[in-house]
Amino acid sequence: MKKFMEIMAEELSSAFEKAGYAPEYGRVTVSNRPDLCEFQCNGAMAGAKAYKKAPFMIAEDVVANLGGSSVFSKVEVVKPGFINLNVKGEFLASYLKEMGEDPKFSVNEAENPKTVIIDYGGPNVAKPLHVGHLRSAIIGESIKRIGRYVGDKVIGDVHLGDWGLQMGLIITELKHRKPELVYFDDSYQGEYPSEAPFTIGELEEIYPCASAKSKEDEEYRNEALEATHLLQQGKPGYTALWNHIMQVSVTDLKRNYDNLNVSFDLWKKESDAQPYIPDMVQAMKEQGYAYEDQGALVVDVKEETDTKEIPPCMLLKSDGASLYTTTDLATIVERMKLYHPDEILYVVDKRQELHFIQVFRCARKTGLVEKDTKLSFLGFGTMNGKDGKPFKTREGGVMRLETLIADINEEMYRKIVENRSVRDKDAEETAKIVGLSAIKYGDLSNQATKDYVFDIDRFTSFEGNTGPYILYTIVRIKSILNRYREEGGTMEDAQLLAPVNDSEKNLMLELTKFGSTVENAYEEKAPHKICAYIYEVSNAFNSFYHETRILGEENAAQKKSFLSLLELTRNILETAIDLLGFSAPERM
RNA sequence: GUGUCUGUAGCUCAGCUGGAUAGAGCAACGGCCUUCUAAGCCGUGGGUCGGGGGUUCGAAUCCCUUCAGGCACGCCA
Repeated sequence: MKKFMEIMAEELSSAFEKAGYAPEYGRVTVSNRPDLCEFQCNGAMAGAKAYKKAPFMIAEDVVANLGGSSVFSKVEVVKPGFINLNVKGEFLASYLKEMGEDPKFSVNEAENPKTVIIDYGGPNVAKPLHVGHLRSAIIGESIKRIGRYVGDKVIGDVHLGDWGLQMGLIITELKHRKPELVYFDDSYQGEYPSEAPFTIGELEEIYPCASAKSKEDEEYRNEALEATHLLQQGKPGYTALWNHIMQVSVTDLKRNYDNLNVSFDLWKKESDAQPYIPDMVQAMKEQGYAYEDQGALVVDVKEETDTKEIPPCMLLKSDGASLYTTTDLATIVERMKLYHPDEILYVVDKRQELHFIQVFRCARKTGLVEKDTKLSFLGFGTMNGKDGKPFKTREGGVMRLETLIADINEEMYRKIVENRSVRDKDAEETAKIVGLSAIKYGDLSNQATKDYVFDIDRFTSFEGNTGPYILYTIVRIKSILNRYREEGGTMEDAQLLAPVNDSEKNLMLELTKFGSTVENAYEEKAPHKICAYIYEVSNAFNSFYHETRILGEENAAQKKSFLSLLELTRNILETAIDLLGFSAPERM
């Protein structure tokens, strides 16, 4: 269905045309002076130069051709050449009625759905998730949901890091600690045990220990590098260990992502790209793209227009082992083969931008992707603490994601029982739901590409522009609707009527913007626009709520009209927060 | 050093495909609960949009320059 703003623009465009001007000038925008009007058209000023005519006169010509509109209740030409517009309440109500019946609330599904792979999450196995993984998961999940809502075929891939040096480090440390394990016996021929020789807890302790050692002890580091390479070549004992590591940590990762309400369609990993590496490297050599430089195999990715030197893309290290770049390229090969995506979107820390520039250029240059395959990079900023520096624990260490979530939930629980006499077991469940909204909204309401300050106190607050405030608003609406039903009310013959006061009209006007907001948020990969939108809808609702007695309304038709507006508001808000990746409780 | 991003109210952030008086929230102050959740609503104060040039009828928004900060810059991921 058409967007509300499009309908208005059509009215204006045809008036421009009738008056002898180009219809493109008929663009309508939300008024930036709500005290003067609801919408405005600045086309007369834009066209003044082209027609060498005073904007005011153009505007008057246009308005003269706008007569008898069923859309506008007020059309006014002001000062230099603004066309100020107000819409008719009846028209607004009928639009919203149609919108409420549209399963997508006026979002138009893509005519030619694209297949988009979103690469997000990106945790390394054997390392616990920490706050650094939060943004990728939250932002990626939201964009995935928005993409699906507008009709694209979106595939989320967690893309585990399981093929790099960290694996060699773990194997090496295990070898030092438990040299007697059969995995290290090169003459061993039998089956390897099915039980892992470590728990997730041990695994999490082993990595940082090994990582620290490798920084001090060169011999140890070389051992780890060697182990990495042997693993990549498929040494049986190491492969068996790798399997254990994978099993133990993937179980743990899934549990953690579940808690975040984040899910992946694919649990692919770097190692899945391994089978594609030899052929890919071979082809790049044969085609003359790859050459040896300082012992390593590289592909030049410089371009004429570069303002600075872009280092070559490294395919193989001088010891022959593959790296991050190698598996990323081979993963592109794999994805093209298996899914033929129109776009691959990486939701990754923005500090990795240069790496992806290299990978994208190399993939394009060597023909790994087709010409019209989009490779895009959404680099997100750092999550900082209140001090403006990267978020750390009080002790200065890396904060585990589990710890962070537990802290938030605890804080939320405290606030909930403090404020309301909710039964205890409900309160705990509610705290989790509200806590998640606090984290996600806190993150998503900021522009993804910028750094942001993660402030638990602010995010868990029920006041202001926060997740809990949005949920509170939804709960309020639900509460009224529930009460109405408990009192035996039905929505039979309910009809949305023209607004009775300014706050109702304002709410209705806000609701019309849903479709364009969602579509724009997807185009710009900017979930924060949805946050800003639902915040405005919530504000508009709360004002309306205060000014209008809903259940106390005596006129039955009017009461049902209010209630259907509430239903639409609730549906839109709940749809929107679902796109952000969280949900609302029944009460709080 | 080179490149790149950021700089808007005391704090945290919107606005940046140029338009009328730069918006929110928090914090401060003042009102509003015998009525649907006051976790709310209404209001007040608070800004040389880092600085300086330029383009334009019009600039937070575009261009140049300058200052300050973050980040990246070949065998980690």
